Amino acid sequence: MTTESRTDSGRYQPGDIESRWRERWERDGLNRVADHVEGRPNRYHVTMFPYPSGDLHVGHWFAMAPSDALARYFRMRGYNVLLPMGFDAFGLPAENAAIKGGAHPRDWTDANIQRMRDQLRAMGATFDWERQVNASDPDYYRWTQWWFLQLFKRNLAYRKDATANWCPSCNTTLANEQVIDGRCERCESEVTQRQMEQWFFRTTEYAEELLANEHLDWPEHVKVMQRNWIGRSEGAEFTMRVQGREDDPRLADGFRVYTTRPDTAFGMTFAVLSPEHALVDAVTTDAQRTDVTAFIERVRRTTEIERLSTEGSLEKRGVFTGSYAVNPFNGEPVPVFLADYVLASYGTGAIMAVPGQDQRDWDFATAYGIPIVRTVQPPEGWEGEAYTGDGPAINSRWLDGLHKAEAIERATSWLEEQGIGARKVQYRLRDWLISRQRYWGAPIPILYCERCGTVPVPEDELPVALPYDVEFQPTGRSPLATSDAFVEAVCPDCEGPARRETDTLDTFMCSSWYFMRYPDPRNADAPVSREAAEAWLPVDQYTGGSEHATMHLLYARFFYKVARDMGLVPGDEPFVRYFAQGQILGPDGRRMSKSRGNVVAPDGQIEKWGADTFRAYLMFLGPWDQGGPYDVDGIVGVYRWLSRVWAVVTDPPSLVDAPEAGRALRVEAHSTLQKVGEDYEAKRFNTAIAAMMELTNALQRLRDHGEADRGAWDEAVRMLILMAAPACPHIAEELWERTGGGYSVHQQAWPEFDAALTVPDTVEIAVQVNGKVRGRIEVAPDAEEAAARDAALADEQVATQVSGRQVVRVVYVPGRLLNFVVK
RNA sequence: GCCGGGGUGGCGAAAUGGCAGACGCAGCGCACUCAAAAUGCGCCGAGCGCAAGCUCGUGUGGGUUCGAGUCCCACCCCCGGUACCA
Repeated sequence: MTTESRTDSGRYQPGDIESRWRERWERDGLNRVADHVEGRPNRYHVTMFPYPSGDLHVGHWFAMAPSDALARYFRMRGYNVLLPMGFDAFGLPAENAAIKGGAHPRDWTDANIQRMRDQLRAMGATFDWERQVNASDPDYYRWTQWWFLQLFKRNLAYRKDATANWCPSCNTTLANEQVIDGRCERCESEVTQRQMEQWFFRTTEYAEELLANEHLDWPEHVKVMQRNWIGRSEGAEFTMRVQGREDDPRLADGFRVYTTRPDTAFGMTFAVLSPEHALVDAVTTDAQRTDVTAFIERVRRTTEIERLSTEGSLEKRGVFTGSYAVNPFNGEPVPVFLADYVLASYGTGAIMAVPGQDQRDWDFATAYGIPIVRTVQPPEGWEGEAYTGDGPAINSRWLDGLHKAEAIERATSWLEEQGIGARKVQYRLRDWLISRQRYWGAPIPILYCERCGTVPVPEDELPVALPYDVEFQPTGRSPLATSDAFVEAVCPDCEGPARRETDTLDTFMCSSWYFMRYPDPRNADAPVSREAAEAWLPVDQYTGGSEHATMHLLYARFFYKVARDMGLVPGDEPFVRYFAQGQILGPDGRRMSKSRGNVVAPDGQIEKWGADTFRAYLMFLGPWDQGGPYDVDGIVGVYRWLSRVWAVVTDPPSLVDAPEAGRALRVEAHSTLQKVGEDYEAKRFNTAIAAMMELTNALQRLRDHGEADRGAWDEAVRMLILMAAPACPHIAEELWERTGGGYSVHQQAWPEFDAALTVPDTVEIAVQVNGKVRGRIEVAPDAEEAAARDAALADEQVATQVSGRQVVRVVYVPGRLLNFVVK
């Protein structure tokens, strides 16, 4: 503050200052780690890279603007912070656009990336664009293919039959999203399931390690979701013979069932195979074949969610095969059914059904008139149906009277002694299907040689380039199969003719390792050098939507563990900390979409209010992890705040030397500084900005008062600008310069608060009688209970309420309240 | 269905088991203005009351506690994920 008189420096005009400072920061490379100070610790922040869908969306800003504020805050805290950005550029929308007759996916994607980069610049974020990655760039997907080869080499990639949604009319596979109520979104034909040979990664190999996530500094609910997704269960697997059918070679060994409750096996009254089970044909008798075939046809048109639902009746959701299997525990025959609620992908694809102890089995048995035998005693007065609790075993011969844990142990041991079964840990987690019958993805680097079979493409021949000219219109084959130039190849082993794999890799593969690429984005010899990996990995702070809680975040963890086993990266986990930001909705509270007409374009908001206001508003409108509707009317409040900041800084009151009078402002400034620091640290941007608003309002009151203590005023203004800098970088830079701070505010250290100045002289506390507030008193924050009690009883209201009654207890919480409990 | 999250004024929200509604939007009143905008000041959960004040109030129903938005039990509604949207 250099002037005593009130000069009018003009009103806050964000348009003038924002572009000027952005250009200067870019010119100076303020965001490039290489230019930062030596000797500072590195800190690596990553925000999930966007899919280049077209225009930048408010949702992108909601994810990225607070991320930038956080990175800036940690720079002020003395770290070299790397904050990169890239594009998850392979995927379905680009291909759909091409099929609908739009541009080629390559051109469409590149144009979108260019546009979104330009739009992102307006945020004033410190993304290091020199490290940008583009997953559809051959220099990137070459390494995505390299990863596939490494997993193949380590026996973590294999082929097996799997089903895919198939539209018989469009002649193409469909993503789940393209299936609406069992029909193709384009032509509305009924979608069926089609079996084809596809590539998988053995994620289940790492199930146990992925399950162990307790130690991660992640939101608890995300860790719980992952553990439930992996779904470890301990149980037993055993063989059931098919009565009278042992002469059929397919049934000579019977079939295997998996159960977590072998102790309830005496209550088995039927057995169920999944409709996709390999032995369905064998167990089906001629008399039942028509019904069974019709049932399987129906199941092929049902989604998995519908199949697993326990809602409604199970009638017509199963069919009798005509065969009987033998319960090995008591030698009794039980009918074998098919039912849609048994999935081929879990366990052995077959179960023993115990309706007394399983609700879905109960419902099924009721619908099909199958007997129900309880083998666990429900508690007294039990009125429910299936009972899954821990009661003593009944109707179970040698298990009777035993409780769950011991009964399971005995039953399992018995299976092992008999040589018909064994204990088995089972996961709900399935291996990762990575084959896609699509064009816009990285080709799977595999060759099929007539003589040598399945041959991996040699690493030095990568990338297997995606050809530009192919047929996108569905032909019933993968688009790459329509390009002879692509398909026809030479076997690297025998130099004979070979055909290339024509499926492409799931785009989740691109996003499973991109954060390993930013530290060393132009490396032509490895996805990342050991040196760059040591410098930056693992990621210190990862942010992105919680919709990725199970799939992307698990795939990335899987990849990182494989990378670790290969000696590529330090540590065991890719993301030390993870923050799940919420989703921003349209003003009507629904997800923004063009068809609903509720999309708010960031560009318009910036034009109207400036980037700082828009950034701060997104941080202010609610807790970051919650998201919520974007209210176009609310943003003016943040604009008014920044205008007030501008006004108090550029047009201060008369400054005099009056330290006594300045103490109140100093307490306000230091308390705010403490709170804002804690809030930034915890990503509570909404309350951080609210606190800065309060400090600004206090400054404004002093300004209207016409006079303030010079020392307190200058300190408060300086602190306010520094606190605002991470959230509102442009105005902070401008005001920092105008108040003589120099360049750049973004290279300043975060100020330290004085703890002695965060405590006010007196506080107002509530006085309650029997828990109801009857008065308020002004006391020192650390006042003794006796002093507080005296002050409270001096209050007329309180005295009236207490007099004539017996005080049985007094509860005193210093600085908060005093409660008289009276009779 | 299953897994996870959420429900507080007209609206977005705040609140280590301790004064519910900070901060902001909208609204109402006032000042400035020829007027409007902008800005500043005041009011702003509901009901009752001239007032002092009283009663009720955090999705619903119950419980624990001197004290519950917060902890426990049961339920209702909304959102995300559910393995080929990313």
